[in-house]
Amino acid sequence: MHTFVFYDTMTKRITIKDIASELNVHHSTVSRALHNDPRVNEKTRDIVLAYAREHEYQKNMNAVQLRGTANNAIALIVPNINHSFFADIVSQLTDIAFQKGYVISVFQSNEKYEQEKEIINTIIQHNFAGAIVSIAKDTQKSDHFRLLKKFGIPLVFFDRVCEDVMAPKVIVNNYDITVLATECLIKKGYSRIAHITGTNIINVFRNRDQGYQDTINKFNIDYKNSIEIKEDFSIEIGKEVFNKLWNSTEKPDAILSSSVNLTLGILIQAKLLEVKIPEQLGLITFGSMLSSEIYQPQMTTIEQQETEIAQATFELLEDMIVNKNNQVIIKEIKAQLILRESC
Amino acid sequence: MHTFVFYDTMTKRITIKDIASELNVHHSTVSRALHNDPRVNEKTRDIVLAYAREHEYQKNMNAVQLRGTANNAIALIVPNINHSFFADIVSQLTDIAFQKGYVISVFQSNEKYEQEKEIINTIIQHNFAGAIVSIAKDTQKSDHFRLLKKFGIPLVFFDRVCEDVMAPKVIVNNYDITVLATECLIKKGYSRIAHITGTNIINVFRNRDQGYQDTINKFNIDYKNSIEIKEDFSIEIGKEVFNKLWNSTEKPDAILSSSVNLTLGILIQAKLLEVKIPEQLGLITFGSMLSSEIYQPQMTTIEQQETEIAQATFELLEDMIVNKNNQVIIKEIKAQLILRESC
DNA sequence: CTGTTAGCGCGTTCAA
DNA sequence: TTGAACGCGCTAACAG
Repeated sequence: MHTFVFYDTMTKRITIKDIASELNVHHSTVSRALHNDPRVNEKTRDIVLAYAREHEYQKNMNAVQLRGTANNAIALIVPNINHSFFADIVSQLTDIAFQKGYVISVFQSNEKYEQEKEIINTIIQHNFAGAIVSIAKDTQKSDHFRLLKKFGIPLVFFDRVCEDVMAPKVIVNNYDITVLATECLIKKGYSRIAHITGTNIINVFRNRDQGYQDTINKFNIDYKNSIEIKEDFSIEIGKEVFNKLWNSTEKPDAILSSSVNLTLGILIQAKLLEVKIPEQLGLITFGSMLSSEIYQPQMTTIEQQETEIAQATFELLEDMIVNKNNQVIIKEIKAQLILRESC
Repeated sequence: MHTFVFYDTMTKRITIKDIASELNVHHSTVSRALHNDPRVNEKTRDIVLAYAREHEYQKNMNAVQLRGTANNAIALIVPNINHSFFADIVSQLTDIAFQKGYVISVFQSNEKYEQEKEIINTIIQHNFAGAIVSIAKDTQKSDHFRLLKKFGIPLVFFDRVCEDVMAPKVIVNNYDITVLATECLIKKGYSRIAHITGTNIINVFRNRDQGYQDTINKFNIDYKNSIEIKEDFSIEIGKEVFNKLWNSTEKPDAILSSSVNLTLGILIQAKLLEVKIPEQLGLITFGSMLSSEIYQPQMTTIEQQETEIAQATFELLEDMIVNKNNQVIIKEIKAQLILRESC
């Protein structure tokens, strides 16, 4: 660990008034010049701009926003930044927003309602121009989202939505795609299909489970086994669940998994116990396995269209911010079942 | 796509003045009451607090910040949010900061200097309390970071640092760990070791390559092959590089890879061409393979300590913000070589 | 074309 | 214990 002395070169922040008094004009003239207002003399404008550039003037957005003129900051709340699905969305949204002149602040609820609520307060206090939210597993109340609306802050949900809040939503066709995946397993001859998924509180997991249950019923299959994971989806939990399933008298012959992490845990244990995939166990997982090609066998996956989700979400929010559009539009993005070798 | 009409319940934002006039006190009394200032009558304070709570008063941080009183927003710039190393850091920093009452805005430079520069301007304009940066591959100039200092905004670098800027830095012992990894390969009998890494502009990759080169020289080995990837590290590029290497007359018998993505590409091609690992090809990669246990064989990895990096980085920044500490402290976090089966 | 004035919401001075 | 007044930096309305 090295230590130097740090020479702080900071000088007082330069304002339009400083520029004005230096150039013997009024600060409103400076403001106009900086905005390329046509009503200002070309010469003075050039002088102002030159001076501003030379002294590295930067406008104070706090003042601008206080006046209520403009605000280009958007808040984004996700349960976890480092889960691949959300990491992708965050990355893409950040890019889209930046291109259009917005700045995105990312918040992480850690799947906790309390934290989500605190974040919403922060968003209100900082006067964000809008909020994009995918809710925590924990979240059953919606009072905090109503607060957001009360303060006139546009809100769009994506993926995990709060259904009793009237706000635009971008969702995935979880029911349909799970029906498709379950049917796919059945048609391949599997008859003891287990479904490992998340809490029924969240629309995403509820819809998936409904799709699974309905399909099992439709085909008059005896074995029906929904396993609801309350903890964070992790490789460890995936291992545990697999062990429990495999040691039970009611062994499944196929698993439909809601999370890449869980699937990885399953794969590890299956390999350890020399369970053959897809012969002894069929497997389909939600989420793209970064390197499906490497796994033996290659995984059949249900891929969510992150790019489309991010795009649609941003468009809805921007429409609300710019055009004050208050329609509650619900867009459905279609996930895709990519058949590979694991079933 | 469904559409509803949206009933906007927004009301005018309530301010301390509103509360004041409603309760027939002065707004400065309200301000004091909300801050639990002991100089305000207990009764009036309770009335004010009750009213504020009931009407869901939220303070306007723009006004607070404009006055220069406080600011709890920290900016974080990373090249890519969705690369696992950075996703982890972002996630952890966000948590640490939130716990301590700060809010983190995440920005993505997309490895572009120009974008990084624009982001810095945004940070200055929004008066962030501090900035945490890992620089873009592109970044060779440091004028924008000097600007940050000029405006008195505390700055801490982590991992990829700008070496000619006097600011605290948290770095990884890239040189030492690469020496160790290269020696490890040599001692296992590999004699034609290729090094696939990033641009020499960045300290991280320069130090790694120096460690590699020095070790090869030290052991008087003929074969020396540093491959500098200019593009984004992707699976595709990994495949290409492997193919080029394997088709050359000067085939390597081991590869040291700077990125998980590149390594995945290598693994895919190696499997396709039935190249045996570790017999025909030894492999060590930087970064943790989420599921090292699944790959055949399990990968030997160089793991960076994301938790320690995030922790140290935040502490340095907080020290600057809170204590106005201006020492240039450089902390080194030690990466670890985790031996598995791939070499 | 430019200057004057006012006010966004807040916290802090000074005065009562 | 409370009130009055000021100013943070900026933009917009109005006046000249």
